[in-house]
Amino acid sequence: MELLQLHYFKKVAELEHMTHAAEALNIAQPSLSKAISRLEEDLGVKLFERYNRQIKLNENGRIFLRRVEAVLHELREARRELDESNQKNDHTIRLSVTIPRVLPDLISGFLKEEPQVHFKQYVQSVPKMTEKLRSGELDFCISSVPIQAEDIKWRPLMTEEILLIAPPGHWLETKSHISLYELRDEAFVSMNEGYGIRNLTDKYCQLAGFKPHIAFEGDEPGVIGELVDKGLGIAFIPSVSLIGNKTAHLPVIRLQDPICERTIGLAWSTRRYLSPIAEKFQGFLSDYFKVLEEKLRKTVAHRSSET
DNA sequence: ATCTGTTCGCCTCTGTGTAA
DNA sequence: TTACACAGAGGCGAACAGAT
Repeated sequence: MELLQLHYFKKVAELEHMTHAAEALNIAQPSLSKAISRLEEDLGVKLFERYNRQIKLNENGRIFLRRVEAVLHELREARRELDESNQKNDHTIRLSVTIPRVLPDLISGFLKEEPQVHFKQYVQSVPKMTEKLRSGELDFCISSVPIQAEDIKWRPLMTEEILLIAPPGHWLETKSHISLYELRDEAFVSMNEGYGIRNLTDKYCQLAGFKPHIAFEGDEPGVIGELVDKGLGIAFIPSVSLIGNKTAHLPVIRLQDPICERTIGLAWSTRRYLSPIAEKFQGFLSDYFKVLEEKLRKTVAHRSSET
């Protein structure tokens, strides 16, 4: 069995079309047909069902494909590891985050220690993140939603409080704490459904016994504070949103019954080789978020006591 | 007529065994 | 270690069969 045959098989399995696969592989179609036949002969089983002019991957083919993908993945990782140990890589860390607000401080902090590192940041949905972690297109994801999938490890980095902001002059302005249920008749400004923070706060409201009345929803976290400021409604915000000055003048109220929190975590693929620099970044993240968690706790205590 | 997969015949290249 | 013969895989174009 040849490595080349495995590459050919993978392409045919993907496209389920001999001619298209041959074009993609830049070889003549009969060569590909023969290579697949030889592979099947070698394995002693058919990997494809032939119906008239179509070929379809059969159960044997699906089983074999899973193994072939794992083998080819291992080989790619082996090459990466060798390149790394021979200093051929450019120290790139590919990162996706659901909380971009922390990025400038986080990255500049790490670059002070490791100036040769190059970061690539991507904005992605959690399902896309999972897919890209698995394929090796991403090294890490920092997400506020646990990523649970085979071969993916998700480790909590920090837990932060979810708070309430209200327009100046709102009756909540004088409160430092409020029970969630007392907000049942309020109008909310919120992120669209599907965003982690929205799903989480909907769940908390449901636990408190009501469905929030959403007066405005959007997909731009940066404008939530401004909309609240204009009096469109109140809004749930994670503590980390207190970083920056867009909400600096707005009353901040802490929630109770239940206490609302969310956990930020780091996800990576356990099947992939982590370069020494990536491992160092992992350690840096743990320390960074430990410090940030403490800083946010103090900021929340200070801001809520101002009301 | 066109499209698609297989088979055939041929050439080239590579790996392996053997002799010098 | 080198040179040579051989087998087998990979490549191609041509031809074929069968479906649309």
